[in-house]
Amino acid sequence: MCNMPRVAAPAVRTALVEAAAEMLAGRVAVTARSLADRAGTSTTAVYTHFGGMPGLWRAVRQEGFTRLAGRLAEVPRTDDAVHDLAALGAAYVAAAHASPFLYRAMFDAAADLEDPAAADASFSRLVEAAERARQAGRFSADADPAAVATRFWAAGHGLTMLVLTDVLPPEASLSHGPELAVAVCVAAGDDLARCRESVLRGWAPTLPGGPIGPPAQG
Amino acid sequence: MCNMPRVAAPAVRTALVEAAAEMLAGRVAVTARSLADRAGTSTTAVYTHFGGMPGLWRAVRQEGFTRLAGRLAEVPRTDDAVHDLAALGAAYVAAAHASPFLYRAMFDAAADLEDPAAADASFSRLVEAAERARQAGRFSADADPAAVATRFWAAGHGLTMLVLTDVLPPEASLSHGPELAVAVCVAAGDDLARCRESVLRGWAPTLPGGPIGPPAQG
DNA sequence: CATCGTACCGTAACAGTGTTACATAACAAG
DNA sequence: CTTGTTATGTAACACTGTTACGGTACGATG
Repeated sequence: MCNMPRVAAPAVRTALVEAAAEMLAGRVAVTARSLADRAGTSTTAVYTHFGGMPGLWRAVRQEGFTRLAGRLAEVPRTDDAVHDLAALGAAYVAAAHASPFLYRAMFDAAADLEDPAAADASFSRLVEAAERARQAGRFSADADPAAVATRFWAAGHGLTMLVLTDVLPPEASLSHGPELAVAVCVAAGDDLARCRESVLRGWAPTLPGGPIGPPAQG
Repeated sequence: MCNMPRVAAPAVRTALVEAAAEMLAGRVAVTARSLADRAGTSTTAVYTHFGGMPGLWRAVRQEGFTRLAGRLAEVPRTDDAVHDLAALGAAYVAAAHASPFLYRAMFDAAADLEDPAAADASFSRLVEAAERARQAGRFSADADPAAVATRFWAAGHGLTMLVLTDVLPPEASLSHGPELAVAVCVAAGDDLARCRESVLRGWAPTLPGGPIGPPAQG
């Protein structure tokens, strides 16, 4: 008797999340029906796999944070921790600008994730870089790495959100991002001139007009 | 012949905006029907006065920025421009925490306002304070007041948004707000010790556990 | 004061949304 | 193959924003 039921096909789940991310990137409204059409299934699949549209959005946010964590994981660790901190900030801003609608959806309810591991991993990379900067003597001994990372993140998030909502022009990310990074790091104890040099090198791969400006959306 | 029509009653318009703000504060969903019920009219009024729900949201955002400008206008100008800048930041954060849902609605599409004067006025107060700090020798001569004000705002906005979306705990506003203010002002050229003193005095009215924590919502 | 024209306002309908009951089909176990 | 369990598709539900239609209040005109 005790038969195991038909196994849930995980392909449908990933197809739905992928379709949602694509539609988000294409500025097309993500409704249950249009999503089901694009994913090649029916609206019921949304309920069997996510329990409803809110559950789908949670999965989309989760996917967004996972992708972000992947981007940040690619940023290498060097001897200059302040450079690394700036490079992480640049990669963060670049990821947000590469998928602006996904980024906005992520922070619509960022606190509501079923698995915060990806978000924690991203933040931990900031904390780790701040900790290394402290141990290297760049930051003052009583500078709490978690606090510095939080301020670094808050400043970058605010600048990013103001740009993505068209309150500030796109250039603002490049003109104010490094300056804010320098401000937070110098406040943490770093030497101004040395900090400037590290931060500018950390932002360098992004600066040449890199992956920020283009019309790639999502 | 050429008769002037019945004059549009502005009372209905304000009643609708007020009702929307109240419902936003009460965490109750703002739909065309529930809004009309609460305002004592019908859904049609939304279309005659705002052209539709998006128009209503624009009016609500406009009202939010007007209230914010009023709050900032109450912040006095003193001899210490850095103190004033910090006080403006504290008032800004306090206003956001006093009406969190209104603040989030404001920045859902902050760039889409029919009259940006209120938003410009708020930002101009920051620029003016930065300009006075520069003229007083607190900021370096080549520090662009508008750029400093933008960074100040971006940092405060990011911190505020992360708190309002429950990503950071409520205490984060008080623990990181002043620190970010100091970071931006010192980066603009101010002396660290002097800046700390000015900023802490500027935040003082908010610090005692003031209007940040309470359950007043909106 | 009577009249008229304007445009606000309320009712009822429309299209579209998320959601769910039901029947069907697909799969794993005995 | 039979059986039990569950994913799926269809069609309906309640709700949303929106709009056509009459009724009505209002101000200007004669």
